[in-house]
Amino acid sequence: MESKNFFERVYEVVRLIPEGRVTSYGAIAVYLGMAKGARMVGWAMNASHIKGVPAHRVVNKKGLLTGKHHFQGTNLMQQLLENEGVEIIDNQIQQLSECFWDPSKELKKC
DNA sequence: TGGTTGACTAAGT
DNA sequence: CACTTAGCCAACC
Repeated sequence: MESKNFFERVYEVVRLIPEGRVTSYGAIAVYLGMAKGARMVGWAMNASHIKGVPAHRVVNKKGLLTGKHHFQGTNLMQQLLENEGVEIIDNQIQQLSECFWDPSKELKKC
């Protein structure tokens, strides 16, 4: 399981994000054992669209859609999240505290 | 082999 | 409150 590459692990965690929920690059990094590797997570997302990973559910710690420019269109990322019931204003998630999904807490068991 | 990069984060100015 | 600096680590050239 841990024999996979770093990218594969990131994709696996992102795929586990439920609809209508979001997480941060840092949270994924911590879950992967790299608390300071948030940038690696974001960087891995560059190829995430090729893997079919819902990268739109991954935002920065402030709930800001920093990676929206990497999606097709101008606000595809925002529309995808809004379609899942997440309210976004000015590229920022409003109910971040309610929608936030921390893999370290949700997946810590087992 | 080694320097650059990057969808981050925290702290400083 | 907005911008800058620094730390971080794996992949890329």
